[in-house]
Amino acid sequence: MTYETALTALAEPTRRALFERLRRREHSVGELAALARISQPAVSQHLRSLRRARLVTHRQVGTRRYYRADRQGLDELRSYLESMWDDVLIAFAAADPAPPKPRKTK
Amino acid sequence: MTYETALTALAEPTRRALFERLRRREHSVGELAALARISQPAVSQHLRSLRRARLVTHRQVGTRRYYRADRQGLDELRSYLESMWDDVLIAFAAADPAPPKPRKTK
DNA sequence: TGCTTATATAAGCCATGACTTATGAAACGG
DNA sequence: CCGTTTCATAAGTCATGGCTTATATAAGCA
Repeated sequence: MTYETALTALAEPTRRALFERLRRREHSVGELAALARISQPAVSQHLRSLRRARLVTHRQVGTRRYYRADRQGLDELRSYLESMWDDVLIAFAAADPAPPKPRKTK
Repeated sequence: MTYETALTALAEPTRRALFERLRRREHSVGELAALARISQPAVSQHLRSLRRARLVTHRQVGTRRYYRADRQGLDELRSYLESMWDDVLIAFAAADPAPPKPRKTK
């Protein structure tokens, strides 16, 4: 059920940009806020959303919190898409041989 | 670049429900509108969004339009997530051996 | 203990987008 | 042709959510 949260989290462009920045290495909130063009609170709000989706985790060092990408949310999203993909393939295989015929208006 | 459109298209619950219904077999707009609890125009608007994201295609039979899932948009989204996944794994492998140390406040 | 730094939360504003009803456009049937 | 069916588009309403500024929390340092 987390894949829904992950989908909506990654759909937002600014939030996706944050996540893409975290996918390689961890960043503190301040670093992220400095790079993005939005305020620090806005960044924190996005991070909360990403946290809930299990797309990021953080660890605390002094007053700073270092965020990094988390596999969980990404993996749930991935497996959701896999199942969609499989169904679509099966549907194609089943439908192609015999395309449905026009029907009379009831 | 289409993966962005696909993400925002699938993020919306009603639209995702429509797509999930189409993943197995095709449906006419009327069928979809009858099953969903929203008006037919609302369904058409969602279908337009899914079309732009290459998540569905349609064929016309008389006055009806039968929609089915399309592989393109789904595949673009899938490969986007794959690349994210790969980066995250690499970052984990690189970071785990030597977790960054606390730094003094500048 | 107070001052500073770093981040989170609160409250309010405003644009986006998901819905509605009304209408237009196309194809079929009589 | 003309009415009916099916779908798309238009226009307008309203809620959601992403942003802002202001403030709370909390840790380090003198």
